[in-house]
Amino acid sequence: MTSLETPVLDAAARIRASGLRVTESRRAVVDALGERPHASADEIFAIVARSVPGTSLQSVYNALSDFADAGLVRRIEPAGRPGLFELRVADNHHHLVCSRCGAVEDVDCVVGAPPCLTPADAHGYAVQVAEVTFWGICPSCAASGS
Amino acid sequence: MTSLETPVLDAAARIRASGLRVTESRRAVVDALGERPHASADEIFAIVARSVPGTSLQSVYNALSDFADAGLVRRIEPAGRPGLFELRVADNHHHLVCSRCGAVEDVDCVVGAPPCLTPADAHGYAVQVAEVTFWGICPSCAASGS
DNA sequence: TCCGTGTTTTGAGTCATTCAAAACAGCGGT
DNA sequence: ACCGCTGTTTTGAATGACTCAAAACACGGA
Repeated sequence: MTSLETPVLDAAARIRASGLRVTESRRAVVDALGERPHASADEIFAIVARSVPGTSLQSVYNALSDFADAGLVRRIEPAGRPGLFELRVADNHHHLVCSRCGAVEDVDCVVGAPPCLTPADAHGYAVQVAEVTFWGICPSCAASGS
Repeated sequence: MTSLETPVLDAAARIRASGLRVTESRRAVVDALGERPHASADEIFAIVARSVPGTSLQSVYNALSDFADAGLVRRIEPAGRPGLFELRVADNHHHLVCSRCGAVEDVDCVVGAPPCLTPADAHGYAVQVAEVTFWGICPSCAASGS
């Protein structure tokens, strides 16, 4: 598989590798996430609908939930926003969210392996991951509004 | 009303200090949060309804939202769960959530002042806070289910 | 090509939350 | 102590994000 420039094949391969059947809409969902690395189900549906006219929002939800179960996508949920999906699952990275416009950027984890942080007092919990969300104002919001 | 230990007075004072009118239901909301430090609007309503029979869920939402605006309570929203409210607002602390039962514990921030962490690459954002959520299995869930 | 099981479609339902207008009640002033 | 202004609560409806379920459909192994 040397074709680094055919995302369609890549998407199909990834889906199949997860033990899921390859369908037009699933391929389109993966491609949409390639295009928009942090998209909501609605946004993905809007993109998918352009190339797969007969599709439904429900299919997108189905696909995303199957993908998440299979470890093919990761779901994040910044407070007060709909859930967002991303293809970057292999590493333990964090997110930077604009508290004004909701823009999302990836932030590399300096530690790497989860949990990258451990609480001072774990209260007896078996801690698996530390989810870090940085909130701030993005450059374009800083430039426009005060 | 001679008791120095009645949380009711304390609640009233706190509400008034935030520039808000003191009402029976608002006092009851603050008291409920004293009783349950990480409660959803629904849970708070259930507690409040015991002492203030005529109240409504909407009033609880109103009160919580006014309190949050006034900085009297903090709202957190662990992914996949309804919003939770807490009275502990003065310090920058984090949360430990049981991924099985949803139990929440406070975790002291080792740094103190927000943002306690800064991203390696801030992408030009003016970062204000770093929200850290630790996910794990609480002792009682670990004891029961595998 | 055919069949079985996984996937999509369609349509309805749920939960948490918000919006809006009218009735009500703190509390500062008189 | 009362009044009235304005903030608060009530009531009822509406929204957004998401889930559930059953029937139609299609991928891909035989």
